[in-house]
Amino acid sequence: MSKIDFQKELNSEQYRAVTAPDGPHLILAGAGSGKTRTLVYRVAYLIEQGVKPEKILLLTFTNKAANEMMSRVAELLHWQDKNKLPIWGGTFHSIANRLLRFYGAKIGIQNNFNILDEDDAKSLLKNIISEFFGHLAANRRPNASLAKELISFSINSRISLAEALEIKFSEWQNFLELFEKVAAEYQKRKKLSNVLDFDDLLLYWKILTEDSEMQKIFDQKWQYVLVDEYQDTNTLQAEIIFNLSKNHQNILVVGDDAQSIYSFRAANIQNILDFPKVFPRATVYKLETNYRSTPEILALANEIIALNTNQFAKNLQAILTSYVKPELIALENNLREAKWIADRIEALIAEGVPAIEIVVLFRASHHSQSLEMELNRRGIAYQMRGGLRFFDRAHIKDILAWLKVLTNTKDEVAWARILNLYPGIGPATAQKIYAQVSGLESLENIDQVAFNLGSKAQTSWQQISQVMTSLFRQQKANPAELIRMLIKEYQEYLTAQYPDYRQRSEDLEQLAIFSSSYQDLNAFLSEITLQEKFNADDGHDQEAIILSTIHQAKGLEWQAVFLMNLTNKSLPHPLAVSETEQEEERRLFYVAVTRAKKHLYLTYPMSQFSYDGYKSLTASPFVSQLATTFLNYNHLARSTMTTESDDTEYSFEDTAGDFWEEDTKHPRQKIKPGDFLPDIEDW
DNA sequence: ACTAATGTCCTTTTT
DNA sequence: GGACATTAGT
Repeated sequence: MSKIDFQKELNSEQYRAVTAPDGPHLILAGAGSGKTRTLVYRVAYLIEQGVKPEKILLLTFTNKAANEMMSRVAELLHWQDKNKLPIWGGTFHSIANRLLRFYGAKIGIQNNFNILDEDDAKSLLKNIISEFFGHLAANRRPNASLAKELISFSINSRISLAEALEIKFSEWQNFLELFEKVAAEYQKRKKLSNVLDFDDLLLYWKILTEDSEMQKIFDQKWQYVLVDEYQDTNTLQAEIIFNLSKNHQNILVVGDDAQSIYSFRAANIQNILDFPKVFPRATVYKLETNYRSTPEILALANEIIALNTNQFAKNLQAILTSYVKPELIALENNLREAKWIADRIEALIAEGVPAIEIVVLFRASHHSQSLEMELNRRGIAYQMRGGLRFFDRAHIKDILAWLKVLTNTKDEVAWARILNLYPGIGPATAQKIYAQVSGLESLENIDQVAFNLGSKAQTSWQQISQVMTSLFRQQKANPAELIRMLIKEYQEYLTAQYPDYRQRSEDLEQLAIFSSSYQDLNAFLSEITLQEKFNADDGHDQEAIILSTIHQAKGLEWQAVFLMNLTNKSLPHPLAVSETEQEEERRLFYVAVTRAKKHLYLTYPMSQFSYDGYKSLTASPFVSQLATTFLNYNHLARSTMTTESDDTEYSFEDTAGDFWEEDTKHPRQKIKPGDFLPDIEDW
């Protein structure tokens, strides 16, 4: 095995962290400071020091990140087979899933449990809420999302439901007892259904670590624990980490408090701040050299984050040089914003920037709508990240529900989903059927089960039970074969139900293809629920630009970044009202800006048409608070207000003062029309 | 008890 | 513009 020259391949900050001796370590890594590189080299270093790869646990924010890191480590070490580096790597949830399938029996969990995703959890909760809040008119009851958020927050933050209610939804405080009943019933129904939700995966892992016998097993299993994106872990996860490493103390965490953007998922910034208290022997390292962005981009980023009060002091330095400032462009409305971005994208591609190196970022997934239309119109290929996951789409879930029942006969949510697809069966009938079939030991003779049903429902049930029986007989087949069988059954419903059934049919075929790499149905089902994203052509399509939510862009970088729809109505999000929430929104802005290597464009529309009428917009306060020193400001407006028509004439004018908080200390730079703007005639 | 038609409310980020 | 509740009809 050839040795790695750590000293040569790392800077001194990174080198110290990578070659640190055993013991607890905290690495505070600024944006673009080679955080991933440091982690990768640390793992390689440990292995070179003789640590067996299977003794290393690498917890990352996405499974993709873990896979990428592991293959980079394999490459560094000249490992023959990239896929076989036997490090334990993945998200907290996916590792928990693997453990609980194996050790769950110790704490009463059957190894064929199904995983409830967010949607499934909500539909179960919805039923429970209508039972306990039945005395309230339906539109006065708390909705399922609220209840789910409440319960999740209390579990992940390790606080009581009462405290969680006070913090998150104080307006519901009078209903505490009802919420407690709902939470208890939810727990009970999950148990009866033999399902775990995302929170349960963590919670039961935590409970496993408290078992003294398991404690020994875990201490043996992993001698080194590494955690990436530590600023976005929650209290429950921090406790798991603590239990896993309190005996050997070989815990290394990496993070950046300035990039903490998941508090809505109970991420607790205090975890990273308190790490040295929890592990008193901890050494702290700081990575403060930014290798990613031009000094202009970094200056802007530093200026943005400096406006937050609650943070570690940082001094992020650039090493690259450049003379190009990021640009801020105001467009008349969202359609023109989309056109401007599309023009600029075409120009960048013409200049030789690879499409895959271009990203458009936005706060909420639906913000991309007008841009998507424009890109489609021009035939510019794009990949969408964020928003609805492939596996969350209704038709995909309909097919998967059958497979879930096949692996776990008791899954209430999956049964309800299947039953409600058929004519004559509504909620009441579905309940009745579930009550019977959930008691069955096996699906083998399910077609013998008879009910007293209406004639439509009767026919439907016969159909369902026949499909179930044939599924059961084929259950050893490859998941792909089962899925193709179900697609045939589902086709009629699909065609009748959805105008875009052709697209959806293709999705289902994609699902079948994807599943063919799995032999084990349980593994297939849990992995797709825990996989952050699935994109059929993810990574293959070099010709496509990327559209992404800011959250999904975390940890990534591109040559050119567009940050669109930076309006007063979208950043900060109007629902983020408290000071801490506002600061998190500003960190989101910071994360977005620091994704850019070379080109950065901030755009916002000054007006928007939508279903609730015409809205006049201004720049995001986060933008207008900035001194303009680091930005080129351009205000592209129409000279006269008229209705939509493409032959209207436009003029460029610098009327920034109308929208800008006057800042006499930092006079704005004048930009000549045409300096970099698209040809207005073409509009 | 189910279904289709009509009315009303909300509108974020995701393992 | 879409999810969800209510209402009226089968």
